[in-house]
Amino acid sequence: MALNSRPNLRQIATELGLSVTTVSRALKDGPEVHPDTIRRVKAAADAAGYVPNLHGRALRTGLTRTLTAILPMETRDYLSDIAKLPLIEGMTLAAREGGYSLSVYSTTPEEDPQENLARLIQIGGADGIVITRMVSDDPRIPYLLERGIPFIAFGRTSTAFDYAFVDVDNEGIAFDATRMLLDRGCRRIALQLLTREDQYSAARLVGYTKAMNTAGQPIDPQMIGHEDFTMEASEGWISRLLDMPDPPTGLVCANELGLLGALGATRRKRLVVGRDFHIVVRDNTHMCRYLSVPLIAHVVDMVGIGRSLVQGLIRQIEEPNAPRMQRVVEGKVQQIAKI
Amino acid sequence: MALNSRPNLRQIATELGLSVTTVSRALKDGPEVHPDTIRRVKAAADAAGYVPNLHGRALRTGLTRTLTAILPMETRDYLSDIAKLPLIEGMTLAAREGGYSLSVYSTTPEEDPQENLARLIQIGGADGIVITRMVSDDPRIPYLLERGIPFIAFGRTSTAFDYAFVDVDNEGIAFDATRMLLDRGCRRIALQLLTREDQYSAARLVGYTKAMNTAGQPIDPQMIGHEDFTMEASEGWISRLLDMPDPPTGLVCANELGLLGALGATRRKRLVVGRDFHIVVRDNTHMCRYLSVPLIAHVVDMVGIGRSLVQGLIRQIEEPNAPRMQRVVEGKVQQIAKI
DNA sequence: TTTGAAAATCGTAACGTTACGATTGCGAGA
DNA sequence: TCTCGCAATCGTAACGTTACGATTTTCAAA
Repeated sequence: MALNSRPNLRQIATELGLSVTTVSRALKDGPEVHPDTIRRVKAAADAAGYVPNLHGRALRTGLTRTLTAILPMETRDYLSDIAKLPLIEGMTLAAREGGYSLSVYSTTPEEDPQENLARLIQIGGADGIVITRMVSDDPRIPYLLERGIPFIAFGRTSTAFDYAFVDVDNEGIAFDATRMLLDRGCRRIALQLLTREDQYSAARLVGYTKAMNTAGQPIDPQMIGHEDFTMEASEGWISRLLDMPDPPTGLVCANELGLLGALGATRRKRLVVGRDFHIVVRDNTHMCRYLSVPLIAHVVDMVGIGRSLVQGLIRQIEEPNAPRMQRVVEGKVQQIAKI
Repeated sequence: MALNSRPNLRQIATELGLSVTTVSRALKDGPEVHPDTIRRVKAAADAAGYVPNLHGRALRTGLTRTLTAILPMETRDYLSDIAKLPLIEGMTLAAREGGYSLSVYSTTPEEDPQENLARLIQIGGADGIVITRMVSDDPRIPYLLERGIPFIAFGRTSTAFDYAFVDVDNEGIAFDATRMLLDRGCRRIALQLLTREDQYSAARLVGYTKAMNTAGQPIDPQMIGHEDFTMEASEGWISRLLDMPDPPTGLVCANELGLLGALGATRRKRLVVGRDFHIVVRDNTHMCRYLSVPLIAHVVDMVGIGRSLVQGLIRQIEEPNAPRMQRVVEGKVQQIAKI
């Protein structure tokens, strides 16, 4: 119905007695078109409700003005994914500002990321791609570079390739977090790392180590947990640490499961969080505040990161020779007031 | 590079000494093509890594095999959005199963939903649309119906239009929730409703009223809060209720902010949740379990709803004359064990 | 008035696909 | 041998856009 009667360039052209070419050029302010003509064309296009057909344009130019963000969903625990929502928001905003539309392609962690990528590109669905959840020595980077496909990564990898990325300053955050605990008088500090996030873990370990060194505190490997913690595993791990003869009095969590494990373990030991035991947790935008314990949180501006990612990607698409965005975003570590 | 040398139908056709037409038909198992030819063509296409070009096809057929879900993001409180993640997961899975790809279009609540819709469709970006966060008498429904655009809604509205939807049985859930509280001995039960979710609120109020009636309990309008609660507002509201001469001993929350407000208010009153005061909360998949209070939660299978939405939409696209999906999904109300 | 160059506009082809009608090849029946 | 019918394949056009070269118009200078 109304769908079929969608105006195209030819209709506007015949209506105005112009050629399709001129109309096309007028609509993008082509310098070869007379200013008056441009005005006439634009008025007619507006009146007719003309919107350029994505597929006609894409077929001709090879460009779709669409970006795709590939977001693996953490199906076993959606709460871990909550940081993706502000990320999506930031990406959407920046895409719209740049005249692109953003499509979110959610995958399960089990799928082969390589294969998804290949399909996505071949099908001609996007001008550029945002990839996330980088692993060290990520195979997607050489894959995309080889093919000359514009992309930007959320997270660095240990490879030497020159590619665009935005990353969180995990080392700095871990340093600040550890320092904060040291300043509160903690000497023995536990550090929770996830094997599934090895490249982040490495950075965090560096920050932690530096902070401990500046305070002259030795690093005890027993204080460093490095596995894919469930909540139960976190609780077990911290309980064991608290049973040691010289237990920790502070913890730097990797995620909210670590926090909840710590809350369980300290409750059983009748330790008061904020007095006997201090916890630094990743900010989950809201959840931390819901718990009635004083916590220290590190906050990262995820909306800003989303924006940066898309801005960097658009720049790379539109100016392929410009230097690639390589941005490290700092976080803030701060006390959260209890409710 | 490799992007440009992407194989197309013509390349495969010349390679095999066939016409483009025959290759095209062979690839979709056209009955007019000789079985041997089909085999040959498919082998060659596989070998060449052929993937049909989305835009060429879309331009010719008007179909993109892409679905778009429009998800307003709750920028002031991402935690409210967490239910969207399993929804996205379910939609993605069902889309992939049906041979479609799903694009998530996130909007801010302030934007004009109508305008977004129009652009989205005109641009030719999708074969069908999932709309969410319905308001009563939602203008998008006649808009889409008029234009013959396939869509499905997450949520019913009060209109008499015949359109596809999947909805949660809010009335049933509210009934079960209220009954559960009555069974625990609550007589005065507070009900939290959100003005921003009027169409859900109405259903909940009906369920609540029915349950109270079956127990012979009068409905006290003072027990029904109806505004867009922040956490602070929730806490204030419940505190005031608890200050009344005949305070409530149970609460049916609209969202987790209500829960947190109730936790704050009861703590100040030194009431023990689970003994002096009972709370029914929407399941947030994980968060409820993190709180060390016994709660009652109603759970809804969001992944399943996502699947249903997309399945219903695909059916409508592919069989326009089939009856439209109109599905009401029941929830379960259950006690959550404390950690 | 003529000329030349610049300004404005036009026509055609192509992107990759599919729909549709035309064409070829082949075997069976007359 | 001829013809009919069917199976298999082909050629052309079209979807809406843009790039590119060709063409027309305009206007100032000679």
